[in-house]
Amino acid sequence: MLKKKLIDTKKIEKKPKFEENSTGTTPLVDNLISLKDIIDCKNEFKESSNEKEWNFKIASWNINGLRAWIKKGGINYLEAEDPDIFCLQETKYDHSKIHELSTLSNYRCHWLASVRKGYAGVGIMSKTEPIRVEYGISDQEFDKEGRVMMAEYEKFYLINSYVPNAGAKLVRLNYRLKWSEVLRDYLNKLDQVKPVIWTGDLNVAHNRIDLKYPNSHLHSACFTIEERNSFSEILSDGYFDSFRYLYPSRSDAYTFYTHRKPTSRHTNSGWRLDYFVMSNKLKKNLVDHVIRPLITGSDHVPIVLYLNFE
Amino acid sequence: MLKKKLIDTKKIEKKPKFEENSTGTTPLVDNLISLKDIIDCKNEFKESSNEKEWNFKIASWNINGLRAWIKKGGINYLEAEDPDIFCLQETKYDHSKIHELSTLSNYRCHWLASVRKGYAGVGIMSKTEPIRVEYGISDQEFDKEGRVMMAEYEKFYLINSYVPNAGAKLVRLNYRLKWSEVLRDYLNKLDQVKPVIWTGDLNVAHNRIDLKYPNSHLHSACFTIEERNSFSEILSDGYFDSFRYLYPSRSDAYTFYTHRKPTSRHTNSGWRLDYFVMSNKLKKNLVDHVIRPLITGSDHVPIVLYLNFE
DNA sequence: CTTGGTATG
DNA sequence: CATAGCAAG
Repeated sequence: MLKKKLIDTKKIEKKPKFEENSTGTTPLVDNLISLKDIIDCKNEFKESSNEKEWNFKIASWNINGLRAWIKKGGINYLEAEDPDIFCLQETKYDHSKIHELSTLSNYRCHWLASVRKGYAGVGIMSKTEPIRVEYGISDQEFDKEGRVMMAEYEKFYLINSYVPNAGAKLVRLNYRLKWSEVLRDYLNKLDQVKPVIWTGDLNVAHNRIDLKYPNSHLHSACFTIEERNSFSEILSDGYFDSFRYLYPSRSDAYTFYTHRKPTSRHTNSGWRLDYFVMSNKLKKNLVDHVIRPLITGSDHVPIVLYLNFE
Repeated sequence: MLKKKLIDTKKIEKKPKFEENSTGTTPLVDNLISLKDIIDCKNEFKESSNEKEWNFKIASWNINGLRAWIKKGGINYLEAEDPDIFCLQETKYDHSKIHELSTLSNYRCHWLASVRKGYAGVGIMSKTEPIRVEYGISDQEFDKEGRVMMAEYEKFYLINSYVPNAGAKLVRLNYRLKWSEVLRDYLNKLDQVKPVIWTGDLNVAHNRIDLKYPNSHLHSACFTIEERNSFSEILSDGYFDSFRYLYPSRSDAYTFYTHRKPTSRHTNSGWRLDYFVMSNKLKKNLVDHVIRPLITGSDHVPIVLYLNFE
């Protein structure tokens, strides 16, 4: 369970969120709870009491711009979380720029950028070099925006994706649905060889329980029936949503809080848009799925998958 | 003379420049000296001892973006300076936006925007409504960029201008010289009726004394011989540079410090680009010309003209 | 509201 | 380095 430190909150709330503290490190959280406290706790929402030990951890985060994320202390989170693999989406990464992640010598970094600068982009950092890295899905139409990359490991394929947003007035709904179909084929092809872990910002809240105000968003991007069905169909091919599998009735568990309503975090008006989707045959390896709603630095929050491979 | 307050400077230097102080007002200065101290002093560089009383004050400032300037507390400066007329350049003002200057009920505001959004733009705020306001100089070629406006008062015409920058590699030197010729005709036409006060960011350092490193900038925008001669010729039509008239040998008096070299203010590596040019017949009304190098909030600093009209 | 890239100074 | 506006989310 999270424990709040007893400090003068009024003073702290006036400080800039990421101001250096006395130790010279940036907490990347609301300052009321230390980063260590957050990482140490397994899951605030623990219902299932899965007592299996984990020995492999994957984290995923839509960081909403690599440069801003680093400035806000993102690396402190990464070092505290210390996952075996870290998947990033929306890096908006421009390959012409050197960045500080290369100095984290315990991670091997692989990046995929959009043709268009400052847009989309994904990355995978892992402690052990993957067997193979694949950029895009060999589709001329859908590989321009740097939205999917795959890293092969011994026991699974890891697919890191930033699914296209259907956009204001759903102008890109059709594009997004076609994109998902292509990705679906890609996943299924891989799954025939080795089980897959599909993670990232999937830009869909699957069911009513996955967003605060379902009724207001029946026709909004990320909650149209088309997007939800598309996701259901992919799952029906032999995968499962690891968070919902572990916590079937857990409401108020979100991974995204819009910046456009500044109160969205405070009122917990969020959406669950980020997932670890796994091949059914990996069920035996699943230990836990944790959401880190207290971590700041992006409009999304990190999600963490705890696995056991013996 | 400016007096420094004895406060712990180390602590203060770490603060953001425009953080609210305990009184809830924003100082808009380095925090070492209060705004009031700065305004109260007439001129740090006082050489001529002109003991005439002043009864009319005009301030001018290239504010480098109205929105940012307001956010940084520009209105605090304006209220402390309390000029009869305030001329602004580079407002980058978009008329579609309401702004807080309208709430200063003791000033009548008149604005001229560029056709192109977020570019150039000038404004005149005055305590008494001008007899007449003229926008632009009735020249099709040169009136698109919102660089000149005139306000007529009882004793003078006030011309507020933001002279075009000759640009990197002097790409716009020719445009700028033609522009100046058109303005020259405009000034002379007005001067036949009533004396003029021509102020603003004139984007020229007239002589070697008017910038820190003349030798390095013999071919830079604002110090080419063409721009300097152009300014000399306008003056020769019957005007004078009020600061240089009062302080003929004063060096190190600048009104612009580039943001590109963050040390430029600290090392006083500046340029004098902002002027009050007056018709010769107004010499008898001139009391003082003050530069406010300690005021922050823009890459330019305010200049203030003290006049006497009996 | 926030991101990054842009043009301009 | 710092401004505004842009497109996107």
